[in-house]
Amino acid sequence: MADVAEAAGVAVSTVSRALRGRPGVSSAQREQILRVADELSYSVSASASRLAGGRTGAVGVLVPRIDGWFHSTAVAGLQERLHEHGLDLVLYRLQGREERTGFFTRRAFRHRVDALVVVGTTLTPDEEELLAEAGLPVVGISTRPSGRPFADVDDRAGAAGATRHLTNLGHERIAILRSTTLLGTHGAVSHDRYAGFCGAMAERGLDVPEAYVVSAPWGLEGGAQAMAELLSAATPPTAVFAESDEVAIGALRTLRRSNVEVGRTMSVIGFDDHQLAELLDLSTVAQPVHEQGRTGGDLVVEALEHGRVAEPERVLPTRLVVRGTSAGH
Amino acid sequence: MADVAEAAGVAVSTVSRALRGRPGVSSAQREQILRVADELSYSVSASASRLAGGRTGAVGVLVPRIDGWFHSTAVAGLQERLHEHGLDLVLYRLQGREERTGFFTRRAFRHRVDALVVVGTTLTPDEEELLAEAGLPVVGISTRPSGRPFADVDDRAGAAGATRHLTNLGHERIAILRSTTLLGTHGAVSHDRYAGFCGAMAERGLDVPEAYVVSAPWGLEGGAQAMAELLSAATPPTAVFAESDEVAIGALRTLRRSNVEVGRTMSVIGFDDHQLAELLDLSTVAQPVHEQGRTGGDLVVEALEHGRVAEPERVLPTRLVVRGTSAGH
DNA sequence: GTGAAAGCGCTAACAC
DNA sequence: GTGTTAGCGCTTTCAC
Repeated sequence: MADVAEAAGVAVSTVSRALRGRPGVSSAQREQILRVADELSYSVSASASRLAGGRTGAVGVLVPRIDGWFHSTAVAGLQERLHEHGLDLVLYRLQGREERTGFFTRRAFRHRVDALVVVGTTLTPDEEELLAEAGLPVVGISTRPSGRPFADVDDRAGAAGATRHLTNLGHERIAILRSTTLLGTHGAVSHDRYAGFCGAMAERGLDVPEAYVVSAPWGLEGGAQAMAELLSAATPPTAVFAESDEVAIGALRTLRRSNVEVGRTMSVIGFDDHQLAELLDLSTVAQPVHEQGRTGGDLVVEALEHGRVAEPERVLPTRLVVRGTSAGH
Repeated sequence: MADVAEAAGVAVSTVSRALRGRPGVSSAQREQILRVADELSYSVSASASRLAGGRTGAVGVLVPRIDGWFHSTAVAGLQERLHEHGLDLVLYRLQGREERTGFFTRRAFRHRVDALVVVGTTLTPDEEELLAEAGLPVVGISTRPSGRPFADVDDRAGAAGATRHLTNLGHERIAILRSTTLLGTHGAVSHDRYAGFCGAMAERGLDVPEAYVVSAPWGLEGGAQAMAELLSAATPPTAVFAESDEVAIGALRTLRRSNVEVGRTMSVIGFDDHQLAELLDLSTVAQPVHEQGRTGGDLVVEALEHGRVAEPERVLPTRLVVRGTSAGH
């Protein structure tokens, strides 16, 4: 910065003001300084800036995992927006109980990022409190940290829509495949989708016997296994709502191997509109993942620039996508 | 740090030494200091540390995209190792020509990370030179920056293996589906796999007519389209080697829709062992993606800790996975 | 509108 | 083995 100041014939403080867009610099100076800085391909040191009370220009992203369709797509959308605003993205993975507590108690992120974005995992009250102490803006993507801005979909409504689609087709014996997280519990998303399912069933006065609610670890294998369990029931269902497409795809595999005709003997609907859903002709509830990421980016940028967010609760629409795996009964 | 020093009754320099594991502190002191720091849940300011000539404790990761199976899986493996060594991961996306040049000329990463990892994209000589000027350690994952350590597979050998598998099954008319990147060119991986294919064909004295070499944009759609082109050839091939599984899966879709019996009329083999390959019973060449990420992490850690890497060229093995889509002719 | 100067929290000499 | 101290490159009062 000293170099730029010298080249522009001004003091470093003026350069700092110009580069940060602060008032107190004549527009002629400002323009010239920006030009010089560009010629010297100069960029401020994030460390020094942060140390002196400024910004790091980076946002921390908390994900339970980065491989996997949902999280990587959301992060891609987020990254897009952050990049547009010159913000770097620091990736923090929160996997397993210890990694999480370590992260929140150590709070090493305080000195590294200006804000945090939580993607697709529910924070415990303890975790939320520790974050609050750090005093950073926090934004949720596909999760709703209490009192914080978020970008999400209405899982409950989406699940209800999927269920109504099945009941409208004449199905009455409908099962639900629920998923557990790495910690062996049901996440908030699982609860919401389950609630939506139950609500829509109740609307029609349809019963949900215990045997029709199957939980298995999230993923293809879990879905395959859960479906096998359903097929061995005394009276198998005629339709299945899977909490997510990956689970639904696992279920489809079991059905195919069992020679059950999908779309005739058994209807299946998922949730997400995973890239594969189209390929496998799977009916599903589409949610805009990339856009949730982008919207989350908007929220952070707004929080960082204005200190507050005008419209902090962004609920994006889901969309029923009817394909070949769901049909009349 | 001053707080810790006071609480431990020592000078800040001693605390600094203890925390960074440097010599010059009695082990009793060191232990006590670490305990105190832990009690105060203290963590060093990365910014201040960096500014004073230390490390940022972060590694920059350059990916052309983060959604998509390969890159997110490799990043997950890398992240795992970095985390084990207390290193943060800063994600830089390099998409499109301008974004790339901007990144390399601006060099904002200099003040933010201690090293860079390039994942799955080939650097131009210009880019490599700009990186060299920055003076940071650079490591490649699934790419081989000149003169830098890397973790990769032998694409050529893998492709040759896949091709030999087909020729061993009796196929003689074998086509290859090549992919272009977002920039419309063939990447290094594409060239290597093509070379491996040609080599294996030449070994058997088999001809590769021009019509049997089809290029299309990378991805499912590209594969579908390329396969359609092949099917409309005067004499269609009896087997196809697709440069990647995603392309192969696109090809499978076209074959299914055209009622071509896969594994009988037409054999297909891919490359990668994508999660879906198993589901779709696709023969392929498996490459250890997660492990390439982890190995890349090892390389960075070694470069950062010892200044140099003992064994800088890590070529991990590929493995032929024969499934239902490839069969005798 | 602009410049000078005091730190921000650390590391790395350098003394002891 | 330990303490003292001079910066690292910025931002931000505070004078002018």
